Amino acid sequence: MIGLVKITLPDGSIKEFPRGTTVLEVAQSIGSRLAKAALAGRVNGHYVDLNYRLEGDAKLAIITFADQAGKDILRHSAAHVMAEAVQRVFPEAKLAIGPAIADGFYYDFEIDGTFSPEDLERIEAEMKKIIAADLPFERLVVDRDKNRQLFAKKGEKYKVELLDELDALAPVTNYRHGDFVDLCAGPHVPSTGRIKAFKLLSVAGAYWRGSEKNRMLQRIYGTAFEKQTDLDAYLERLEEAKRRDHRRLGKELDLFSIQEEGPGFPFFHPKGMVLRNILEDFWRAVHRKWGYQEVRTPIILHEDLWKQSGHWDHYQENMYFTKIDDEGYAIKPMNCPGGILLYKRKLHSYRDLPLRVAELGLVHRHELSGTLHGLMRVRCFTQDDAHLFLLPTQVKDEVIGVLELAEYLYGVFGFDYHVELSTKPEKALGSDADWERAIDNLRSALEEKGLPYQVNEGDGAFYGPKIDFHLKDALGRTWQCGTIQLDFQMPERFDLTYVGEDGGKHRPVMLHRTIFGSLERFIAILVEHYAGAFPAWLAPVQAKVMTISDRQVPYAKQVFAELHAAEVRVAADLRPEKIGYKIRSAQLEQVPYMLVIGDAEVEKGLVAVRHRRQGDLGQMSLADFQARLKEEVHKRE
RNA sequence: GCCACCGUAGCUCAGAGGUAGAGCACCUGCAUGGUAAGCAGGUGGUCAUGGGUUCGAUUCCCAUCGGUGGCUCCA
Repeated sequence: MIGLVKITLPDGSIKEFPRGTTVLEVAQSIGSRLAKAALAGRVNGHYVDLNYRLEGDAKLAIITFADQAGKDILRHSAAHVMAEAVQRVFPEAKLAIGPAIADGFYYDFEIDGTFSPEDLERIEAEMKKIIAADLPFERLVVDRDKNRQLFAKKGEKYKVELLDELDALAPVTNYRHGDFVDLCAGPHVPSTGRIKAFKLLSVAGAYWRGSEKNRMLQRIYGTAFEKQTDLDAYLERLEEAKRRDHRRLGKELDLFSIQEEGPGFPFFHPKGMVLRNILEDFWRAVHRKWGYQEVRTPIILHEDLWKQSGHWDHYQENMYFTKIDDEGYAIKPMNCPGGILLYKRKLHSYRDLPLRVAELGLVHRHELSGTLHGLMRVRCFTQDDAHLFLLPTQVKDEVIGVLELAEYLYGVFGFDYHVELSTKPEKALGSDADWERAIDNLRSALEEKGLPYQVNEGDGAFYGPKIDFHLKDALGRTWQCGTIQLDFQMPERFDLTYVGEDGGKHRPVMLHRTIFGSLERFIAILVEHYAGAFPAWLAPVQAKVMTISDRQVPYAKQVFAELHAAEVRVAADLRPEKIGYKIRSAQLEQVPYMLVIGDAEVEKGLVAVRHRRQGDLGQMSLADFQARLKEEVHKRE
């Protein structure tokens, strides 16, 4: 029927409206509360403004702040408001880009000098004025050439550059609120007044287009919410994340430290070493079960090896070098060349493959000083590496095997992760055809496992493409941990062979992989994941014996000795302090169990058990306590 | 490496152009107390390092080193 359009809503219902009805009007017809909450619409998968007119049959969703898209739209609108505020305070500031990001937004500016914290306050004050004025956001379809002239006249060189790169066929749009116009695809919230709660968070330098060859711009980060209470909750969440920060907990729990004398070279304290050794023992047991052998290769090897491997040409700026008897040596940044020398020590039959060789290998890499970050990013770390030497026909199954091993190991710790597939970088060894073949191998393994993944173009290692596992820290930043790298290059460069069924020499395929990634980074993630309260199987101290008064010290020593002999990680607090004081201090150390001993326990030959979360569990025999702990450790809870 | 900010006791932080303070921790004494801080006293700092300005700097300026948040990079 002419004059009416059929609109399909997300619940599947279909309603008819006069042609030209706006998204907002549809929202109003559904309900006044929805109309009030509406920020934008999604029409046939495209996001549009609320005043978008529906000219044909369409699928429509009303977008509110509850949707991620709604958050993005509100925050992107806040970025526009901030850009105007910046130009009011700094008329000479040039605009670059200002997108919404995970929990907020940023905008990049070119200015002479930098923004100070006081500048941020002035900018916030201007933003409040713009928001109070409740200026409507207006979408303007403009002529490409005229628009180019407009921005060129204003000296907005970054906008001109962006404009020149837009799809030549797509319409060009600007968005305006008040006197401020920005090149933008939109959509936006209806008016500036919708940005009820916002805060500017920090200033940082950022290269134009992310390339260090370009000029460094000034980036202001901020965030915006629909309600002040949500903003407050978000800021509180940031504070909570700071309390979980592994650098803070590492210090408080006395796990590790980084000293001025060794930037990026961590020290592990006794308690940190307990944790680390448990992880290594566990890792070894799992790898034995999964058919791996273990080796160890030297940290320093002759530079000729690194020339042959390609690291000399492709990785030199990350490597440390030394001289021994006037010969040049390198400190290994990766374990593979050493592993390859071991492979070459003897002939291999096709019957021996797949060969899975693991190594907890200490590598040193010169990372840029500005990137160092607690245990997450260091300059020496132990990779839980392994090299798999394979028949070409074994590649997919072995990749799947590693994917399953990763799934199992991360599952033990309850980690969430996402997977990325990285393709050929600019600096790469080997032909495009080899790379295509390698990428296909990885992709088909991922698809056979049904693992969702995103593609990271150009981010592979120089010798091959890779699958990466990314885990989240307390602040939601992701860190690459596990990696699976397919390598057709090293076997070629080192002339690796196996003897085939036909008695001839053939080329194996090599798979490099880690699961933890590095012990250091993995421990950092663990600390943040558990907020320092390690489950009993990982806790550096599992139980702490504490006395009510000095009378119980001899008995407490017996309890301690018995647990110690049973290989429980036990400590004792026999100080002449009140029990509340000792408990508090054990709680702060996140010790899972406190064994309180007073006269009553001595008399009956029991211990009073307190759990760090469940509190007082009452008296029990030491044997019962041990059984309980053993069970908990066994289940890895 | 680049941009911004920061660097005072073991930790968390105050402070001021005239050569330093709190709380916790640690030590000592009193108290022997039953499930998250008992009381009192005490030890402890070349105020990151090196220059400069100044009669005088830890405080102001510069540089270096280290840290934090980003950018680039990466396990």
